[in-house]
Amino acid sequence: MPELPEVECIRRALEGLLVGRTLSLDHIARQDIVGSLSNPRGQRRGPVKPIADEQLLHRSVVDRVLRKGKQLAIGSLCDRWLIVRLGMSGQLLTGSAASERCDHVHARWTIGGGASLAFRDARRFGSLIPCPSLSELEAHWQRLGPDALSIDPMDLLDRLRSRKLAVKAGLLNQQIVAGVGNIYADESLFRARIHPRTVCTSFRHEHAVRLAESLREVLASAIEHGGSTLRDYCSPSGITGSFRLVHQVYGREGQCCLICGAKLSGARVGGRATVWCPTCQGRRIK
DNA sequence: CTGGTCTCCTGATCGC
DNA sequence: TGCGATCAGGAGACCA
Repeated sequence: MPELPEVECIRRALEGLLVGRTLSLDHIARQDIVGSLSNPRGQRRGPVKPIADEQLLHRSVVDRVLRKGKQLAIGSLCDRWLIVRLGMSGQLLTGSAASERCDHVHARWTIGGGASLAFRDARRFGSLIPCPSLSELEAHWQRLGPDALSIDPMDLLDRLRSRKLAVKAGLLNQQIVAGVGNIYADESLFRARIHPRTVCTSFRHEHAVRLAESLREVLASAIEHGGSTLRDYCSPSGITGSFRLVHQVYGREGQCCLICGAKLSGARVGGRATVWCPTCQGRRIK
């Protein structure tokens, strides 16, 4: 379940491994994981259109690796881009991690004639999206909200306050703020001492300040720890992240709050399993 | 337009 | 030990 910190760790690793190297597409095992800008999830039913190898960076020299929210984009010198969305279980693997795993590998490249790069995704919620230029990429990413790592409190307030939904659901909406998934939504709300069911319309400036700051702290800390590994996530070289060890609420329903000792509550909010501290995160917004 | 629910997909886990 | 049921979750589809 890669969220912003995990994707940022992958981006940094890929940047070091790929920039200046030429990719050669070895094979695509499943065409249906390839999407388009107008249909990001790909052709999941019906006949699949074949994709030109060049659109998947075949014989392209990698120039940059960018990220916005949970999306990655690998850019080539000739301004061809490949957006990678990892979904639930997607991985980009390199080196021995790439060559050792064969199951669920949907696409594979060779890096500069040597090492291997593999896109692996057991649950197939992820996709690869060819993009013809940086300007098209920027237009596509414009539809996402600001990146959660650097969102401005006033911007966050503006985006949330018009919505009549639980703040937890708001954080999970990538058009409001990009990069937050279930883990970091719960963690940042806990740190900001805001109840996940707080209706966004009741937000005031101070709450947005607290939430934006908590998002930044939680996400930056997770990046430093190499991300959270629950099941599938690992870095391109196959290393798992350690942030799970410092989760304060996620996955801890029924256990004691690490701040006040109260028993952590759990319920579904915004359609997702949610955990919070009934004492630290009061029902009424403070 | 908005917000809630359904759906896709497979591996891990649980109860029997 | 084996097996079916259940759950997890990103995000588009769909509906009231």
